[in-house]
Order: sequence, then C-alpha cells, then structure tokens
Amino acid sequence: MDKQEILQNLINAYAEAYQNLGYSSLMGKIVALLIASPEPQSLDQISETLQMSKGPVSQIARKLKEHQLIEKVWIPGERKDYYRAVPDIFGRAFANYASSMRRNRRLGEQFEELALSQPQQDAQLEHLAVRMNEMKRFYELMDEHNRLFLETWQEKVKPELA
Amino acid sequence: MDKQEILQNLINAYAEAYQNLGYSSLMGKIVALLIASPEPQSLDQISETLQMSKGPVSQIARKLKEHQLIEKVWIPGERKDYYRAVPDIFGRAFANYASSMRRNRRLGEQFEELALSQPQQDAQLEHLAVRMNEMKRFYELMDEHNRLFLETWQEKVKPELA
DNA sequence: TTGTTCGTTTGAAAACTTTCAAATGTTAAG
DNA sequence: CTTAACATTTGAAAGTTTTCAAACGAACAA
Repeated sequence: MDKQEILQNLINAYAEAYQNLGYSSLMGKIVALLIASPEPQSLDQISETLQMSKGPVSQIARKLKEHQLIEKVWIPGERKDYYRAVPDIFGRAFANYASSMRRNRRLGEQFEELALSQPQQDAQLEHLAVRMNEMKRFYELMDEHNRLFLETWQEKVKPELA
Repeated sequence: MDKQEILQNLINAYAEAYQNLGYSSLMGKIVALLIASPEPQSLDQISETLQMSKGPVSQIARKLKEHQLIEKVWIPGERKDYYRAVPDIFGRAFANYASSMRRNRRLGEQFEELALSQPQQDAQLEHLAVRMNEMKRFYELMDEHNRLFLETWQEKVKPELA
C-alpha cells in the first residue's frame, strides 16, 4: 500500500466513523485530510483532493470551524484561506461531546423538578421522578469524569504543545 | 403544566437530543416514553401514544433492543409483546458509546502502524505517524476513563438494583 | 382445522439532506 | 475605482431516510 492509498483509506475510515456518529461523511473526510496534512490546505486543494465542488466544502468547513475542530491560518502573501486541524483536535471533539452530555444532565434536573412539583402525585409521576433523578446523577458523575479525563489528557499533551 | 404535558415535553426533549446525536427522533421518543412508564408498554400503546403507525415503531423498537436499551417482557396471559427500558439504560447507552470510541482507538493504532511501515519515509508520512500516535494515546486514555466511570456508576447504582 | 390477534415486511409517498453549478459577495492589488 | 481572485450563498437536482398503509406470516384459541 503506497502513501496515496493510505491517505485514501484514512479518509474513508473517517468518513464512515463520522457517518456512524450521525454527521455527514464529508465532514469526516475534511477532518481526516487536515489531520493528515503537515501543511494547511486551501479550499481549492481540499475540494480537489476530495473530488467535491467548492460549495459543500465551504459550508462544511465553516461548520467545522464553528465547532472549533479546524481553524483558518493566514499565510503571508497569500489571498486564499488555508485551513488546518486545531492543535488538540481530539480534545476539542471530546469537549463538544461533553457539552452535549451536560444538556442531558440539565434535562434530568429539569424533569425531576417538574415531576416533584406536581400538586397531585401518583405512581406515574413518582416513577418519573425516580428515573429523572437517576438520569441527573448519571450525567453529574459523567461530567466529573469528563472533566478529569480532559484535564489529564491536556497535562499529558501540554509538553507537545510547547 | 399537567402530567400529560410533562410527558409530551420529555418526549420532545428526547427526540431532539437523539436527533442531535444523529439518531432518528422516533428512537428518542420511544426511549423517553419507556423511561417514563412505570408499566411495560405494548407496540400498540406506543404507537397510539406517539401517534405513529406500527411499522416504524416495530422497526425502531427492534433496533433499540439490539442495542440493549430496551427489552421485551413477558406478561403472563398476554399475547402482545411488552417493552420497557432496561434497568440501567443510561449505563447501557454509555457502554455503546464507549465501544464506538474503541473503534477510533483501533483506527489510530492501525494507521500509525501503516505510516511507520512505509519503506520510504517523508515529511507527510512522519506527520501522519505523529498524529495517529496522538489519536491512539487519546483514545487509550479515554478508554481507561470510560471503564472507570462505568464501574463507579454501577457500584453506586447496584444497591438500587437489588 | 379455522379464525383472530398480533408483529413484521414491503413498496410507494413525503420529507429531508447532500450535492453541484452558477450567481453573488468580499477583499485586496493595481 | 476597477479588476481579479477568492469564498459564500442560492436554487435546483439527486440521493437518502422516514413514514404509512396494506399485505403477509406466525402463534394461539376455539
């Protein structure tokens, strides 16, 4: 397997992984390409490599930038935008996930509250309150672990960033 | 807000959360309904409550059962299938997630290997190897934390299960 | 057996998403 | 100010997913 093929395979694997996680496969492809590229890539280079027209690449690149997985870099004397993966892209992706888990925690809190605040209680409401309490506790504990994990990772990685 | 509305809101919130995570919103609705129900629900009850025909409900219920988020219960003297959320549904959902993260770890391992095994090295391959090594280490550490989290949670929950 | 009550499968319709090509903005150089 | 080189937006076409109604098949009851 030569270099070209390795890159193709990586792009494919990422496309599939992203799709499995419910994102567009193009998103995975762009991420894979930028992770694998030592040099920042222009929109043209990206769409050329991925054989996609610039429209979708531009849109997905913007979304990825919003989610802080990639960033634009300015290259002196160049008018094009160049993109690269952010330095700690894995940590960043995880931080995004952790924040969506915090929403679940809030759901648990909110609905436990609601169930308990009803004037006339019954088996159904009581059951709901118990389940929502479980949900709340689950995501609270998860959040603690998430923070700890990210912290541990960033301490391990920090030397590399310097 | 009355009981009916609370349930509606919960179902909606789950539908949205599931959709954000890239699953079908019906999946979230069924999960929410079963979490909120003290009694197991039949397919008919589910499709009645959710105002959906039986076809999709049947299919999605099967998928949820495959992922072990819900289970069939046998009710003596009844011919219908009854479903309920599994006892530790949050833990189970997390275990599924953790296992998809383990796939990412394997990707990192695999592509690091590939990049290093190329006969003629260059900057691009070297860069790839470094990035894939980072990926591998990230998901290894994550896996450790995931295990720890689940274990901690299950110890806390076990008393409730008895 | 035969009829009834279920769950599942199927095929078509509707809704949604992805993609492209072309038009429109935007920025910087001349 | 004008032009050139870009990125972004838009609207239409293609592809995909979700949904339903109806047909099918399995299991049970009589």
